[in-house]
Amino acid sequence: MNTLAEENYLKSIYHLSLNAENVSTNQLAALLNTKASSVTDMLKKLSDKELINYTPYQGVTLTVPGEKIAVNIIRKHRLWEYFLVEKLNFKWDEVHEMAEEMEHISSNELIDRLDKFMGCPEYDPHGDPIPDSNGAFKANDLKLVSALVVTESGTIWAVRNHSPAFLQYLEKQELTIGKKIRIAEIIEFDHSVILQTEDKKIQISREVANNLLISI
Amino acid sequence: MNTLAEENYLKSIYHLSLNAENVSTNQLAALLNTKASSVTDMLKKLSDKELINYTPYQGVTLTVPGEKIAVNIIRKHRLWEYFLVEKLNFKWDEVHEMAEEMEHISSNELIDRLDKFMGCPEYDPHGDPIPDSNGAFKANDLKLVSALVVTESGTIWAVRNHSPAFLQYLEKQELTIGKKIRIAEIIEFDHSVILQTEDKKIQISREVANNLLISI
DNA sequence: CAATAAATTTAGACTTGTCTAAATTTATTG
DNA sequence: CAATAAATTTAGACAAGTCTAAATTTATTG
Repeated sequence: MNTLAEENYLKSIYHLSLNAENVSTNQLAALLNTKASSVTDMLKKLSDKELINYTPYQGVTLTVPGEKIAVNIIRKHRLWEYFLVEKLNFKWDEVHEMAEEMEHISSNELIDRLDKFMGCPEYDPHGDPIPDSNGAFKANDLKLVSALVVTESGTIWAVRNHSPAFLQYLEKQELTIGKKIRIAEIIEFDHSVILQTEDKKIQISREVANNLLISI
Repeated sequence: MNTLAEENYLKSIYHLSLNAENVSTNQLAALLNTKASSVTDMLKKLSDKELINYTPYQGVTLTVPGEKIAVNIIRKHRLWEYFLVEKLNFKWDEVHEMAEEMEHISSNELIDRLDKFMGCPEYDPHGDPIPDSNGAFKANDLKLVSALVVTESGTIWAVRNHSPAFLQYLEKQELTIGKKIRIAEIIEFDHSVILQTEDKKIQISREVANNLLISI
């Protein structure tokens, strides 16, 4: 088994890999709230264990075994989030920190039974897909609201930022998962976006648009 | 917050305190599967934090704050065991190790909601009482089968040993929680006990009798 | 393309929790 | 009650994971 720190590094490398081929030391340091030198130390250990491909100064990628571990942790994280929201009635902005701890409970048998107990959900409370026990993700083709043009429309499906502040803001604006929206206008000056929902118009900043994903 | 190691020491001190006023270094070392010198080191740290009363060579007791932490961990352990058995259909001999990890999930809000979700159970799958969120235990007056005399009877209520081997043995002998028994005979030679159940007699060793608790 | 800036790694140190071996204290017993 | 045994603590070391400061490599740019 791997240590808690190792698991967190693998998970972070996985997440950063979605946006960039190679993950850099500084990116990891920023995400993990640690120092670049600490990251370097850990990268050597993970490389020795053959969980990552690491070339000094060139960043890292996950090996197949490394990715498997990372996806398994993400599966656990998302299933526990689903449990906390659907069974224990937490709100979607309250569950991230708890799931950060729970994702490290080691038993896979436990997580598979939890999965069945909840009816094998496909998406977590933030709209992220839950990988199955083989690590397979349901394919879903989402687009960032910030990448749309006027008149395009779709359904809010997921968020890219899980901070309570962001989620509470969305909740207040009634921009929660499942809501149908259409791009009414894009402000040229600051790239703010005006969304048309069923009953009203809502203006959101570029920052917000850049963290909202819709299914077309 | 306290570290995982600290929590495990406090929990162990609590458990050992039930059988002896002062808990010794060696008792702790045996229970925690570590060396006496390591225990001494940790006792100093816990003493500095005023979670235990420690006098070198004299053993330790928990302070009020220390006991509070210990009981809270035990509450978490037992609620998670209940969850694993009642919701995820694990058997009573399968849940101890998982609960050992889960008891360290920090959120008390989570555990209180889990408690309500399950209907505030009073006993865990091994018959141990689950303390409430204030740390109060339901009083229950149990007796060891090994302490009974012939003709005494009662209901199997709890076990003092949680090892899979012991629990599986009990399962096989149909000596599970709720079963009514009467002491039919005590063999003088080795203190084996012959139990009369509704439909048959079962002979158990002194060792087994010493780990079975009944309610009279 | 040389000089500077940015990113990364190395060196050396610290904390937590553990260990072995030696020293010390307490308990036991002839 | 002195001698031995048992329990406990101290001393010194080690692995994991982190840090600061210095050195090195890579990237940028005038």
